[in-house]
Amino acid sequence: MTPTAATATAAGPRAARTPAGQAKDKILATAFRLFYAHGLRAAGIDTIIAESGVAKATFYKYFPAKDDLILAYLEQVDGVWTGQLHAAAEAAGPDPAAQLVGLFDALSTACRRDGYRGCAFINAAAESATGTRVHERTVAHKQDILAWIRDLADRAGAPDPDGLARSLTLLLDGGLASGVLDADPAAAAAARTTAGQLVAAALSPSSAP
Amino acid sequence: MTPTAATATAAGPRAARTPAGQAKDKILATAFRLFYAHGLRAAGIDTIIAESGVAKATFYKYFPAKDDLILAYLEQVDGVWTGQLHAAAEAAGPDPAAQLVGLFDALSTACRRDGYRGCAFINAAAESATGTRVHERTVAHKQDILAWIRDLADRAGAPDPDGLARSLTLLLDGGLASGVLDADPAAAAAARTTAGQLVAAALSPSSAP
DNA sequence: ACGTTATCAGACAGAACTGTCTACGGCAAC
DNA sequence: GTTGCCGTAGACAGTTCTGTCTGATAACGT
Repeated sequence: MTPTAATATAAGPRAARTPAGQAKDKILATAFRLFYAHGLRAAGIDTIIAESGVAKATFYKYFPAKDDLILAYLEQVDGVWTGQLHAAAEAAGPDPAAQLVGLFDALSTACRRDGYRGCAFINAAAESATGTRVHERTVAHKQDILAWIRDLADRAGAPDPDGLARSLTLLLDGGLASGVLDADPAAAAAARTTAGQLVAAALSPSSAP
Repeated sequence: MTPTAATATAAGPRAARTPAGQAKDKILATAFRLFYAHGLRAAGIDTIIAESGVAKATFYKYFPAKDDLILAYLEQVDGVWTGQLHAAAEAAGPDPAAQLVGLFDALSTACRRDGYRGCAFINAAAESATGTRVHERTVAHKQDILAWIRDLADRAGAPDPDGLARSLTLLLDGGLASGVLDADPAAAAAARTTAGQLVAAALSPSSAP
């Protein structure tokens, strides 16, 4: 019954203990990095746990299954990316028409970042079957973005806000999707330019006969 | 040493034997279906072998590693999809400008197909690390498409064929990428309409000051 | 008829992955 | 000080995955 029990395998008690409550954050940060860099399936639980520096039991306390971690990851991505889009739009000034074009700056910025690998949601959807929670979360994200852009188009006075929003999201998704192939800033720039054309054409008087 | 050795486990000889030389085709057909439907990692070798109805040894004779099968799959996808794009373009008549718009009919047709799950190449790239053979093959495919569209734009007399081709491929990739989320024919139709706008704008006299 | 070639059947190895469980140590509130 | 709570360490089980190997069997060319 002595502390130095016989069966104990060395029992090294030193471990940079994670402060209470921070374990979850560390796990999420690591998951964000590994899921995005390698994909949902390629990033194994064991690796995430090891690189997080937390114990396995701690991990499973917060995320009972890998799917729960993936969902939390997508939630985080949604917050970050939506924030970047809104910020880019607002940086273009108060005019909704200008914001419709300005939001494409978020794409340029993103594809210049190191380790850029396209849209986390599209990548996630490519790895998840239709109908799963992961897939549904991705669809919901894209619908949110579409609704937001549609609202901007509406406030910009576009005669067909749905159509304009659809065109712009296609362009945005195209830019994001091609990001998984090569992070070409020229593609992002082209997307912005094209968006400018489309917005101008949609708002020009001649488009309303 | 007798033929009816003791250790032999029953040795059931009946099996719908695949005619010589057709095993490879059967494997490829099954791989096409499973890789596209479930993703590269989710589709396991064992499942592909079982559904192909071939023996494991036969499989590994033709495809020494899973990567080889994936590459063959991508090769096949490239042939099919490129063929559909060309066919759709040619169906629009001999005018290159019309072909630039008409090729988007391939997108509409594709997303109406049962089990449509977006672009096999984008999905594959989402699951493969940068620099791998699979990833490189995807990049090459997209470059081929871009070059073909650029050529059409050139022959259509666009003042900036590179820019127009870039815009159109963004649109096409956007339509394909959103296909992994939901196979919405409206998105494909919008892509075609938008392409029409862009082509018209690029070729109108006013665009050349 | 005979030999070569292609295929089938499935056991097996070795690794990786997800998830469970036990045992123990520090920290803070009471 | 004692009592919980939160954390660490890591063994373990059960599955799945890729890839290898053996041996038997059908088809085909000569």
